[in-house]
Amino acid sequence: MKQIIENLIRQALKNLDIGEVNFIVEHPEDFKNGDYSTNVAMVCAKQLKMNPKALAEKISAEIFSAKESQISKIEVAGAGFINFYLSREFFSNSVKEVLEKGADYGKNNSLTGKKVMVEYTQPNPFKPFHIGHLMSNSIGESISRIVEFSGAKTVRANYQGDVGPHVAKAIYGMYKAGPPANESTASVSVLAQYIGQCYSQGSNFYDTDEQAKKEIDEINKKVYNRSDEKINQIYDWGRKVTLEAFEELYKILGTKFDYYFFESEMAPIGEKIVRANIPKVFEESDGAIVFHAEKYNPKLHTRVFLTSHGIPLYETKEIGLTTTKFEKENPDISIVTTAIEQGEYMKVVQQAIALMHPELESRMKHITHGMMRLASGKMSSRKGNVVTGESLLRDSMDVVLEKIKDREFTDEEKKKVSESVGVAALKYSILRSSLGSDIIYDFEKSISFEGDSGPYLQYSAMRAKSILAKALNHTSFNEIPEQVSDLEKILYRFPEVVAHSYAELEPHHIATYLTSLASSFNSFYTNTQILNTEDKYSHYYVALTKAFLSTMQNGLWLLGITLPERM
RNA sequence: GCCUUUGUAGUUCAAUGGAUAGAACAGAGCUCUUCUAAGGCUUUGAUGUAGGUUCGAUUCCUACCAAAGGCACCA
Repeated sequence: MKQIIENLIRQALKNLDIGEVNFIVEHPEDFKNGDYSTNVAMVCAKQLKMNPKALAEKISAEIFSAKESQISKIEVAGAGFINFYLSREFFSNSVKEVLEKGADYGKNNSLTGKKVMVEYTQPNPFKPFHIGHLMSNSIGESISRIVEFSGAKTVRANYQGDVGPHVAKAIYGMYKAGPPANESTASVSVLAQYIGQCYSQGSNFYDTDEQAKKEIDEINKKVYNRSDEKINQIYDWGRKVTLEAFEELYKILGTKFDYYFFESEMAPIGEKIVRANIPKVFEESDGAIVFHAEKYNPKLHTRVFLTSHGIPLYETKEIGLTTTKFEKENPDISIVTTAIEQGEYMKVVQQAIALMHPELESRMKHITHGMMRLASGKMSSRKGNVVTGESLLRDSMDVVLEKIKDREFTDEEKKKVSESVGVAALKYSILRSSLGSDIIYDFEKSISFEGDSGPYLQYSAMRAKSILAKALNHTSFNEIPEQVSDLEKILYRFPEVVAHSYAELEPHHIATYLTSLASSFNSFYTNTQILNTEDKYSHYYVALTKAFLSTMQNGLWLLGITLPERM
């Protein structure tokens, strides 16, 4: 529709002998200013030195003569806006379209035939799954799905640090703490928690105890060259347990990865590449191998790739990783999602890669998100532990469980509902804001589940669902009310929102849209008795409800949120 | 010091250079003998500061102030 209007405007300009101009067509904030509006007259008026309002009248008259039945009214308003009002026919057709397309409604083919690899989550074995991982996972999963809706084949990748000082610290901590209680019966989640605590203790020792520091450095070397049988055993066990615990979380979160990359595998690959590019790209400095990125871009800085002892650093592993990705899958676009802390160094790494492979430069995209901070400085979870991503998730699910404890659901149903709603609450609070800034997470607010929240979206979909369950014989509609509802005026915009979200790689546009969609449905729901056999429009209302539910489901899917059976 | 990101109601967030800056929460007041009140309706309240570009700036530019992150062997 937007394109139809743009074409109408271009044709009108041509007829009036006005040259090419950059105008925009957008949705006015307020429905009373029409469904679409354009600033074309104001832009042209500047170039032609004419009164914008008079010009707007001229252009709109020209457009009006060529308009089609989908547009009912064209009006000049304000400083020279031309507002388009769509016809009743357009809206009822769009409801039909939503119903016909079903799960495909909102898709576009801007990336058809392309392959996009998205890397996200990146937790480290032996360390807890913290809040940053939760953010990266929610964002990366949503980006993956938005890309998929744009027609691309999505390849999901995870990158995990299975070697390095943090592993040695955890192993040292495990030596000190002794084996976990009930090792044979405890769940992987509990065992992973034990390992996480050992890591944090080992880390404390490392910072405060000289002797421990030496021992940990020693363990680190032994982990690398696998020279100590005892350490190998602990390492293999710990790696397996934490990875399994992560996998449990991915299942709850709704992520299924196609690739798991490990730092231990990427290090040698990266090291080989770095060494092969001395001195073309990398140089020696104080015994270390560094890259002087500021030579190519004054805003970048020098970073060390190999230490003076010849040990590959994160930068080198990243080079190995990127190269491997392109070798294995050769994606058209490679997207990496990480926290903002990685932003600067990633630019340096990409600059180095661009020197070696100029053709890859435009295909690498790095999305950074802010950090999640907890409101009111509460750093311990409801059970008194340090707040991790996992504890946040489980607390959120517990709150839902508490809320539905009096419902007549079976225990199995309650568990499912609490997972779905708990995850929705958390994901929505991450995905509702744009990626740049830090997120202040207020646990109490996010679990109130009112207003601007994931459960609000689920709840309104639930209401639609329960109506539809009772409306089996409403299959088609003949009578259509003359008055167009706000719900219809929002419904048809979904595909535009998806496209916009992809263009900016910003999932929050979807979240914002769904909230206004849900809000207009809830108003409609309150003001209209949908199932009323006396009302000749009832069939249309049911169709509208169906279209709403279908759109909401597609939108929630894009956010990585599921719909529970009941709530 | 240099670089990056971010400053919008009391709070948490929106707003491809456009119209009266939208929501939600909190505050004040309504609303279930009707399809799920985790809902709906009414109401109070905001663009860090100072300049500049523009018919028009929350948005672009400059300076300043404030917050977060990065800047040589952590990831």
